[in-house]
Amino acid sequence: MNSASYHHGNLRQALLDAALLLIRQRGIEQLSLRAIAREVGVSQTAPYRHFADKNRLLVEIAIQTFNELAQHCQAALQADASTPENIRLCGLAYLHFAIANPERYKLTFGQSIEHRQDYPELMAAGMDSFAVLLDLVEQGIQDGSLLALDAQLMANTCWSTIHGFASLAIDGFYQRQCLTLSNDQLINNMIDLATRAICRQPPDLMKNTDQ
Amino acid sequence: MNSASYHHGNLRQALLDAALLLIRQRGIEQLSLRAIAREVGVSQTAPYRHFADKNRLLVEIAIQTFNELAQHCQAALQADASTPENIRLCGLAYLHFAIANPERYKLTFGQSIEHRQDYPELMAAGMDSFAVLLDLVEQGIQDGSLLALDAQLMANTCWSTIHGFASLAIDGFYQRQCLTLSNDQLINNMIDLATRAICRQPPDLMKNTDQ
DNA sequence: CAAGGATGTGTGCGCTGTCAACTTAAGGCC
DNA sequence: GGCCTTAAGTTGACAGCGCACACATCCTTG
Repeated sequence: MNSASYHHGNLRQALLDAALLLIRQRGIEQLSLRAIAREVGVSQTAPYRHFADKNRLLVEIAIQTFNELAQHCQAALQADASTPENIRLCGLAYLHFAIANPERYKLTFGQSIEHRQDYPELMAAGMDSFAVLLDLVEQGIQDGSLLALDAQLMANTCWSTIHGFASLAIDGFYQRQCLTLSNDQLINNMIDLATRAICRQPPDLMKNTDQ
Repeated sequence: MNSASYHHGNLRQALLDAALLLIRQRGIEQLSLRAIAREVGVSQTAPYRHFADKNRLLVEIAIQTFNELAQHCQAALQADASTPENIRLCGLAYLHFAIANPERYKLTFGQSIEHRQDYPELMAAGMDSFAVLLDLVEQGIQDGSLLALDAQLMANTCWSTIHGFASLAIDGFYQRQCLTLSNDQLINNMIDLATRAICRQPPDLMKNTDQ
């Protein structure tokens, strides 16, 4: 492979990598297709050989992010832990990932991607990562640790809480506090509350729960 | 006032109104300052007499939206209802507003506004609308209907759940279902679960809660 | 070794946010 | 009433953007 070849060799992945780099550096809002091409060192229209349009490139990154997120959450589970405890671990891992990769998280869940419904692979990747939580909830229903309600309902509630917190934190609604994971205590407490919503026998929370 | 006057008279508000109209019609992503000016019938730079830049105009809309949202939630409360019931009503009103005004909600909470931390009035408006919920939670702690935990923690948890659900629903993660309020039942159940997280004596949920 | 598809380039269009310089209208002061 | 400051709106321009089109170059396969 001659280094200054006309053909790049692996432009598709190089573009994705460059996009991730620029997103991390300057945020999604500032991301332009031309800047990505510039970063890689190709002409501004070269990306169109590999992605139908800018949106399609973002979709690709979102899919990868969904997969990584699911993997990250799955890896946090422990075989010998109770189901509620595993739900807690899953939520914690989710928040860690979101806060460690705020720009990617915003890209994946935010408005940067247009007409996300039109991309079945993207929706499927989202469902797949949601399935990690859904499986846990179904397991909890069966082993009796969770309420005997609709699994989708309970999983969605948990997901909403975690996603809502991640979004609010990332978008700066909690200013400085919470965004650093040094403040793990608050995140832990919130996740405890979230799981309390669906547990059959809610755990004692802190000292004064009195129930 | 001659009708075809050089000076508009109330251009500032006219621009805000036009912006809301265009947002409702074509979404935030498509909103351009020039289109707003075109809609009002002034030159493309006229808005700069009233707003420092596009971002500042969006901030203004977000502030108004925060205020309306808070007002909407406040109006849903009932003097003779229990605190948990009022929290439920508040969350319900919040979701109604969000789903009825998806584009404005996205604008207010999403990434369209850059550097929101740099606008103290915006942050204050956000805090003010959050205060509606926070007050309820503090009241619930005092009257003993809620857990004796940190009020900020519990209010944040509730807010995260509701905001998370609104975001996911608006961004299409639940596809058709849920987005129509004809499906009130699901929203109601979710809010019940969310309040269960912080209630001292969680209410019976549906038939099979068995506790 | 020729052909042809895949991959990358160059140029250009219409759109955007924003700026500087200009024009117009309105209101206060003598 | 005439003048002058100032707020409000206009004109024209610039750089950057996504994208479409025609063209150049290379690799592969027969």
